[in-house]
Amino acid sequence: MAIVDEMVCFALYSASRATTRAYTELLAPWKLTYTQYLVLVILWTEGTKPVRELGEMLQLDSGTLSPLLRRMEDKEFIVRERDGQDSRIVNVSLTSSGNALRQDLAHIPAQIACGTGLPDLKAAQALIDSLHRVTESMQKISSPGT
Amino acid sequence: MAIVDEMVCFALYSASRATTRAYTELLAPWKLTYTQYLVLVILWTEGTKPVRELGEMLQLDSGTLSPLLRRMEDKEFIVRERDGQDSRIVNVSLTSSGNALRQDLAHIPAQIACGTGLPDLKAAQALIDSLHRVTESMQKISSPGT
DNA sequence: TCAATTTACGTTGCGCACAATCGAATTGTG
DNA sequence: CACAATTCGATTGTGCGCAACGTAAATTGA
Repeated sequence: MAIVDEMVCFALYSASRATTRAYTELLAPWKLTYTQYLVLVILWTEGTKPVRELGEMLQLDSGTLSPLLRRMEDKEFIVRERDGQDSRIVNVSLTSSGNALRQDLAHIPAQIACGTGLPDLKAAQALIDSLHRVTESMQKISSPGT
Repeated sequence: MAIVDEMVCFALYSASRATTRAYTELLAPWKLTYTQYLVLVILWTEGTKPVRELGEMLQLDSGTLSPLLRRMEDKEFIVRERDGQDSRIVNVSLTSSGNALRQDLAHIPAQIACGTGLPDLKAAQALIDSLHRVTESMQKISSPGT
């Protein structure tokens, strides 16, 4: 047992990377990344969204999202259009290919749920709740001014 | 509550990034990154280590470690030396500046422990154990052949 | 002994993640 | 209305994280 294995931060870091790697493999046939998958999940559920709202939900800024969305647009899974009312806003929508992915990728949640090794939904929810508390608490100590 | 907030993977991803951001702020005065800090923790505890062992402990390959260690060497916190017995191996050691950081950064673990918002060591250990199980389980489903 | 394989590390290329900065559009205020 | 402040998104630059590939050294084994 190495010293880093006794640290909460390293446990988080390892688990997060292991999970991302699992998604990366499952998504490889579509050449999608984990973060791109998260964008698809939001758009499947909520429909067209402005970039700003995607950023709020995923806690990502335009420095990450702009090139990521450009790549998704290049693959023709989404389209970006300036808003008619407020042309600062860019609305992101699914194309028909992007919508079709919803069925193609429907097997993934179960694969990941199984991959976590968590015994049941109750255990999964307990972990999620615990992680949400850590996230919230951590966000308070970094840049407390914002 | 957005759809992504119901996913274990996103809870992990968020908590990990929030924690990394907290470290980044604490480490900013020394221009160290979170991953560089992890290398220091290992070297403080275990002394000189070959690159391969650092990689095993942190689950990072040479594609990540080589440039990271080069930057740490540029800042004169570590030195890299080819092994005398087996010249494929590169041994990583702390410089006196690197050793001095141990005292300078001694306040960080308590700051982070506090920042997690976890009530006590027992809760922290329970979370670590839970995350280790997830990591191990996830590693099994990705590249099961290796 | 020496050719084939394995090991250790480095490099390249790509995609985030994030800070900093910019330009354009909108909003708020006098 | 004019103009300052704010909002939104894109761009630039740095540092991981990781796959793929390359090189040199060590080990294996016929």
